[in-house]
Amino acid sequence: MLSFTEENYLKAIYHLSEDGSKSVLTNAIAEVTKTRAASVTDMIKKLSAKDFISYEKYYGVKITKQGRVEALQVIRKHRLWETFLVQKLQFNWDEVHEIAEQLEHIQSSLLIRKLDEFLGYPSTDPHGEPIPDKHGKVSKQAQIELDSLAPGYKGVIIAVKDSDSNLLKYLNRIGAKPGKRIKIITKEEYDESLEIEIGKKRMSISKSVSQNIYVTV
Amino acid sequence: MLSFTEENYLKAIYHLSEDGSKSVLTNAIAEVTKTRAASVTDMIKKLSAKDFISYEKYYGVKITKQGRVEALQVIRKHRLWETFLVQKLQFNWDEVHEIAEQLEHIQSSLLIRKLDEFLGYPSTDPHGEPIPDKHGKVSKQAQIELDSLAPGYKGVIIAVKDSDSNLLKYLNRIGAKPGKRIKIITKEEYDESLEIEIGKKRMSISKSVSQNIYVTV
DNA sequence: ATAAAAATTTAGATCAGTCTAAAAAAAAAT
DNA sequence: ATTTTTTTTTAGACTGATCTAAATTTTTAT
Repeated sequence: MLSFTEENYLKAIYHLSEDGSKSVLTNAIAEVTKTRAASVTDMIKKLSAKDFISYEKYYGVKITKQGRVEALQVIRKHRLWETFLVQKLQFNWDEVHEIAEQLEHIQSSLLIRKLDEFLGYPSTDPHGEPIPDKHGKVSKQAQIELDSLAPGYKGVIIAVKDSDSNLLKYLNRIGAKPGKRIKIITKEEYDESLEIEIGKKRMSISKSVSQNIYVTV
Repeated sequence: MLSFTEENYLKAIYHLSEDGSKSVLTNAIAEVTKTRAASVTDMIKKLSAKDFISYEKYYGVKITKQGRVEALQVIRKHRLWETFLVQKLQFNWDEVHEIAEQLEHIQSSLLIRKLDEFLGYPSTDPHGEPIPDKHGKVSKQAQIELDSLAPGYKGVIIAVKDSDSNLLKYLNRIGAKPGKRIKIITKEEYDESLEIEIGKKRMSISKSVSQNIYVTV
């Protein structure tokens, strides 16, 4: 059984590794877990002793198969709870992240099975992110970061990153929700900001925003 | 903001004090929190420094007004979550206690408001216990412990204690649920066990069971 | 009323998770 | 190819929550 804290580190490592493939550096983990590098080193030792990650001193960590399964269970719980909060309790999609960060650590596999059933086995959360199944399988659509597309492209928003509640409030205000059609009009060279169209509205968004929007073309 | 652990101690003290009135001894707290007396003494100092309890060395603690309000918020959350688990997720009433012990510590007053609304503002939990309102007000029916009644009495079960999941499984099996009619046939002198009738079924229950059943007459 | 028993508190240790500061190693720059 | 900078690790300390063992206080029994 992993502790609350171990689960958080493992989840952070999983996300930073881009779904378990790439290896992750100590400082990067420290940044997203809001701790210091020294603390990360300690936790790395613990998680690698338990075989959730493999670790080469000074060269970062890689998540193991076991670690990936464990991380995906936490992510599954997070996304199911977010779905519950939005669909059943009428939360806005930009209000649920912090609460789901707590709920994701509740221990009961029966609870998650029943919650999944209650929600009608959703395949994505309110931000469009896929919900891993109970075995840790993720059915992922090809999702492209908006900032990597050139002017002229049209697509549909399929997901947004849910890490920052302020970003979500902003996306909500400009109408950038999963399912919406989006078109790139122009791209500024010097700061890579985009002029886009969502519905009938024209607007300009910075690169730090467009990086967090995923589309299909 | 209280920690998970502080909330648990405060809840334990509240319950042991029988709704905040009586004063509570160190060993009793140690027993229900499954810790040692020395640990309890430490926590008592912490909680009394924060003014949730008042403390006289060697003579136990009393909960303050502030402490009672805080404890009742945790109890409110516990009972709302139990109601959710049974009514919405189809859990049996004897399976929900441990999960609610975790859920009761989730921090978000908006969540609890919305959960309450979602459940239709229930007044009691699945075990018949009253759910305190957001101000900590408990609307309590006169509830009498079954073991204090004499043979011949008839009544209706209005609640059972939800602390022990094995007890609940047993009560479930013999049909002792809130709402059921119950009659005391005879009482054994030497062990205070009762012969009772629930529905059309006759059975004998020990004092340790009858203490946990509340009825109205 | 005093001795024995029980309960409570204190003292000191441990564990998990965190930190800062110093040391060591790797990467980047000259 | 050195030197400088950056990153990572180690060493040692702190906090919150826990423990055991010893000391203290209260309660109970004789």
